[in-house]
Amino acid sequence: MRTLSVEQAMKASPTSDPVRVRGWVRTRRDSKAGISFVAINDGSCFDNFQVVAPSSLGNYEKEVLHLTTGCSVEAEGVIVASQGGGQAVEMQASSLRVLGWVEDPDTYPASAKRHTFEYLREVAHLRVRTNTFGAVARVRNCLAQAVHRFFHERGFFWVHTPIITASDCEGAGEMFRVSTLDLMNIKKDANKPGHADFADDFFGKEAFLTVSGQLNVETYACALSKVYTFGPTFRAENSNTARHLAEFWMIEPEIAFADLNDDMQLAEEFVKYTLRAVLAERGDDMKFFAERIDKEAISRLEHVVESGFQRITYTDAVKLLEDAAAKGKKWEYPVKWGANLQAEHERFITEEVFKKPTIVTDYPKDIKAFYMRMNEDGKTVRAMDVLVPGIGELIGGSQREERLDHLDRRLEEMKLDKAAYWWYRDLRKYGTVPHAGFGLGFERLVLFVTGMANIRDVIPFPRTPKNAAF
RNA sequence: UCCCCGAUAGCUCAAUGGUAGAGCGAGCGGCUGUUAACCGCUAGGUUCUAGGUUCGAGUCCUAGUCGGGGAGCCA
Repeated sequence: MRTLSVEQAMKASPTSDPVRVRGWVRTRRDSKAGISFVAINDGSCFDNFQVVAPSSLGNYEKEVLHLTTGCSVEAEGVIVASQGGGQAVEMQASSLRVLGWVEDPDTYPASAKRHTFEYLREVAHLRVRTNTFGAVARVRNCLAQAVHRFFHERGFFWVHTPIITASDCEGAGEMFRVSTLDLMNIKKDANKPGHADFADDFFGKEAFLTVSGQLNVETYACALSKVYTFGPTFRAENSNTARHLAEFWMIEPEIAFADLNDDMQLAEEFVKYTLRAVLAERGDDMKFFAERIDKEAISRLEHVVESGFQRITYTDAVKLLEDAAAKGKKWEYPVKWGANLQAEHERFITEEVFKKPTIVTDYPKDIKAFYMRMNEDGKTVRAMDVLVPGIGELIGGSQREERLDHLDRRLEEMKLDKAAYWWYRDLRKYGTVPHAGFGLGFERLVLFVTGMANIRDVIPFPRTPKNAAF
């Protein structure tokens, strides 16, 4: 007997050959005409498959009539055209075996009623059985597959940059320490009072979880030309927002022989490609998001795919914001050249002015990282942020400073230890090339695509300050 | 980390300082090729934790924990 996934069964044509379907019960409806309708779902697609269980089944009274949401079952029977209106086909069951009961239906956390996402986070091991989290999981997978396909089709190589890093040159972000030292009994460094002696630690020096694979992947770009990373990233920042995680997945392409324009074009093509993939492959889940989560879930993606990304320099963006203020727009934070754009400013630009993803370029050097390429004006750098409606910053990228003398000047200005960057500086000594890249927070892409409101609900087991459950 | 708000039945929420309720879910029954099913009955509570005020605290005060909204940091 063939075993079909729910997805396959939904698409099967009526046949006289019995088949087998397995899954978890979503709902059971009884008819005194002597049948029960059992909707089962195995996660293979959004929809449930209707199994029609006649009272002639040997276990009908004892088992079928007691099935509740969450029970696991194995049904066998023929696929027939459905007499009801909710589905094209259904199974006329000749057997419905219960694999696992729900011990106490009264307290089953994912019962057949509406639950808040906040509550479901507390039962993250079961929330994926709900419509919403099943859909998120499938869309997330679709996006991840599309990421690799996009790069593979364009000749990029996936580079596995390290998770653990002993280099202290990854920049500003707070890092998680990786250590095997006994925290109850720390040996102090004789030469640095108040500091631990890391000579005895596993790596013989301080080590951390990576906050970015960029510096490492630049080395591969300067040999393989087109590369990207896609892996977990860690930030120990005490960020408590719907857009931040302590552990998240980041995609970081890096291209050699390329400038910021190439970088922006790559970013735009990349985002559009992944959106197209979701629209093409996950229509069932996207329909659900549009109906229940965010009315514009589908139309927003179609709009982005069809229209270009807006491009504007930081300087022009500041002018635009100042003009808006002159026309009566009230800013909680004043707009001033040289200062970071506030969330309210970014939202205004992307949600109210352009109403589409917007790339802001050429930021003042003092609010950006040391490795970004200096412009001719000596004041701005070749940086870009891709801002999207509803999310804010989806992508941050730049053309990298490939000129050693310029790079050294920036390291000195920012009081960074040049020696620590010896291998990064080597790239500029030995056959340096213009290159560029960006970082995209994968969960923010999932947020944007699904219309979900909180980043904790688009990753299976979110890690945030004070929360590493499951 | 800062500002604001919240925590009561399995879940979502009510309850003037004075006997803690409803809807959903669950159990039982009725009805029906059902599909957010519908109708009836039943069960279900350490009101987040620790102190305090009061004759009396779910309600007021203090501290803490956790959650939400906004901000910062960023992806």
